[in-house]
Amino acid sequence: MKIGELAELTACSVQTIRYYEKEGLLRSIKRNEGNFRLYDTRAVKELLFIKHCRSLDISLSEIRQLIDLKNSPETTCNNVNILVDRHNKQVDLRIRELKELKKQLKILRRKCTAGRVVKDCGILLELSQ
Amino acid sequence: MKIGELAELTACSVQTIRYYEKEGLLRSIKRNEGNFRLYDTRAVKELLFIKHCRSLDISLSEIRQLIDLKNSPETTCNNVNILVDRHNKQVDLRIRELKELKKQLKILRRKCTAGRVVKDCGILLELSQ
DNA sequence: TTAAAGTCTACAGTTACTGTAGAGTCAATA
DNA sequence: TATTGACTCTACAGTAACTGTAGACTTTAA
Repeated sequence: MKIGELAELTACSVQTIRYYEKEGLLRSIKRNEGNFRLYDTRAVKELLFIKHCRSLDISLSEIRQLIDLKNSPETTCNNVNILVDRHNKQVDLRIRELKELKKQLKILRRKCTAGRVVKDCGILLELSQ
Repeated sequence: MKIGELAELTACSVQTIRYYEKEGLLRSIKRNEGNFRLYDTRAVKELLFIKHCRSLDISLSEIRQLIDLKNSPETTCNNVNILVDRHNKQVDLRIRELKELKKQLKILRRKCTAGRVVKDCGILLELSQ
């Protein structure tokens, strides 16, 4: 199949597929005489793997590591666990940061009410300190 | 004062100060004969305002809007409130997204235990579906 | 006078794409 | 068979908010 069909099958844009290939996440596959990329079902699986990882916010660099691991089926998978654990911690941290941020924004928001004028705006006064 | 002193006073890197100027958040100020930037206390306040906004994750473009508003002291400050409200909603949304993500990662993590081998790794199997 | 520290501009790199330009290819229709 | 529209190709610029680097110039202190 050509790239457009792969894109439709995986709900991934054509540009993104080419980008993943350029970044070494998808193998460069064979081309037809007109230089069009030709994919098989294995490529569909590989791309879906990438998409699945991306939906979990795993970075391209980490996905590359996972793909490398997949290609060594007999090695230990400890590194997979480590990667997921680390990722989990990052998400936790970010949630904590955002919660703190939300608290600050709430405090800020209470500083001003509708119908005021910029020079009396509690928010701007607060931000200026 | 020169840029280095401003940087120290505000805990903002020299590059970042120059970047903010380039982006129109800080006015281009006067220079000495050797073309070095010379700042006054007003610049300190302006930079601290920017830093305060950034600590609340307000984008540079939004900060530009706030600065414009500050420069029209007699206009209504409704737009400030709107901006903060919108920002608040974005933070809320992001927190919800990350919580969902965390749930997925937790499920994923349980698929594998230590001491396995890549080809039996529950995480990789799950990601390959 | 000299050397170190500070500053200048301009540009590249970061992440994960998205958008565009301009050229070439393919498939279906007239 | 010619054409036309859809598809694909490569290469490059743009996004956000910086950070890092190179190479030249200025200031300051010894």
